[in-house]
Amino acid sequence: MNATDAALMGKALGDRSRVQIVGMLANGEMCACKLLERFAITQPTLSHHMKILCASGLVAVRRDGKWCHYSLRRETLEAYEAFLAGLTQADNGGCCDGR
Amino acid sequence: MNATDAALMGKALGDRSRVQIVGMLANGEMCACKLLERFAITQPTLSHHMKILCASGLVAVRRDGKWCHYSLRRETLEAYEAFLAGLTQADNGGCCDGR
DNA sequence: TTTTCGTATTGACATTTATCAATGTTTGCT
DNA sequence: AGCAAACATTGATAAATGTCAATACGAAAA
Repeated sequence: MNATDAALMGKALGDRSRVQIVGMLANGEMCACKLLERFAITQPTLSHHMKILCASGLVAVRRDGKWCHYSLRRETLEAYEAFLAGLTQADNGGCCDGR
Repeated sequence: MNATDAALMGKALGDRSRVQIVGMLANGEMCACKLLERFAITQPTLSHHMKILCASGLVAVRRDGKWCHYSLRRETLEAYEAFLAGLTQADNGGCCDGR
């Protein structure tokens, strides 16, 4: 992961609702309608957030008939955590692209 | 740290230049003029980024005469890492506010 | 006391973002 | 076929964001 990818992760996690959605998905797969019940947002807005989370690689979708089951992709979140941990190291090279 | 704070961290780290700045500061204090040398942005833009990083708590400033020395606040970054690690846990409560 | 240097602020602008209402699409049921 | 449910897409709008040129501010130097 480089600085560009990390910035995309930051953007994906730069919204309160999306942070909460990621937290909920840590408990297991959840369909959009269940997620929607827990937020004071409309269905199109949730759909928009899910699109961003999927595009970032933080969330995966499994379609089952009419339902969309979303799940957390821990690998991606852990990769971002690892990147941040590496940033703290003094030997990160100053610039984190191209590594 | 709750979801609202985490979203602010995400926003602060949601820009490529700011991610790179944080990486550079991991090597130690750096003054604004040194940072400016390494980016293709103007001085006001850098100043704007530094303001956001300071407001987020990720960076501290030390003023010395005309110079501003910026440094990484590892505690803040580590608190964010800890929050993300906690999100991965299934027992995070679904919603991460109020913890 | 001017002048210069390092940094911050202001104002402007284009782009992105979050949000909703309305509509479209696909699937399952009757 | 017709209808309802789950989700996506479109279009619109207000707010936030990144960026720069111009200007202001504070400290040091001349």
